[in-house]
Amino acid sequence: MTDHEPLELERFLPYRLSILSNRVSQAIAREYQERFDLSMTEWRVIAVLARFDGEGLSAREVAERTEMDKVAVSRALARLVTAKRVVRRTHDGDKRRSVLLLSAKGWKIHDTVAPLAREYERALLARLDEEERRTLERVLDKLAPV
Amino acid sequence: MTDHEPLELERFLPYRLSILSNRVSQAIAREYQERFDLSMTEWRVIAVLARFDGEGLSAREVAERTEMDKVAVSRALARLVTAKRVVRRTHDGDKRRSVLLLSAKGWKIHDTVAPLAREYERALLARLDEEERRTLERVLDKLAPV
DNA sequence: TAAGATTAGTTTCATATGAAACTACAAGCA
DNA sequence: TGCTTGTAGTTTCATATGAAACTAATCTTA
Repeated sequence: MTDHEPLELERFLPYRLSILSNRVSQAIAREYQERFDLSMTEWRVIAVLARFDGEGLSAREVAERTEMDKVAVSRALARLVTAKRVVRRTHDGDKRRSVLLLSAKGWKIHDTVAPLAREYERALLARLDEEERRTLERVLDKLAPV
Repeated sequence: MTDHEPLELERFLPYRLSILSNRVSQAIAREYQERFDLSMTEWRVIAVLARFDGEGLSAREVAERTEMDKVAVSRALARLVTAKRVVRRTHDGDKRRSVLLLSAKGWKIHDTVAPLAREYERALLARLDEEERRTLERVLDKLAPV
């Protein structure tokens, strides 16, 4: 029989990252999905608009900062604007650009979901000791620029 | 102005995992997608069938070992069987169950893609020092049971 | 052993996704 | 100014996905 050197999927880093990432994301997403009928894309848009509050980001800037596809952002924004969670104006000097801001409704969602998310992250990290957390941080930074 | 405690998305562990995982998976997937018209799901099925060679896994077992949806596996198998990359028989004692084996074609793909995948992983891990690799290993195990 | 409960696998249906085409506007330049 | 090129954002289209319904076979138990 030939030597096929099978890949051990469950030890393979990209695979493990994929499984872990899906589980972790799903765990939080389920929560806000149910409570607010909010997709992950929409939540990320809200998070970024909250973070850069007052700057009136454009859709393109939101896409950059969320690392999401501009189509995905466009669709998420369409829903968020319809639900009056985000206010969309047009940029003064450039009529192509939109100017995006969270509405009171949007802020309310943010202020509910953000603590949930942080708490979930805290619980995850609590499984690690101080040194592991520091190293994880470093490792993620080193691996990031794929 | 109220204190909204915005979430720093780019420091948020679930988000970072998601971005990293997508990039890493995409990087390898692009390669076998182009060369073999093989989806990630299909590749995972092949990897598992190679790994448990000779055991004649059923579709359900493949789904378990890849942690994928049974629908996804069913569809991946349909394509793989059509392309004659996988041979599907029926289980002797249980006519519901399928018995799945890689064909010569399937093995050929495996034997090309597996080294590519391993090399990619190696290159990724080469960015880390020995201690970081050990810790990453441990951390992934600790975080896994979400 | 016949009826109901389970299991393996597929199909359907509704939604998610991304690439490419498109629309509207802006900028560069002859 | 008019023409070309570039950019912001949306729409279209083809494919991917997952939940739930479905089919066929097996198991359970009265």
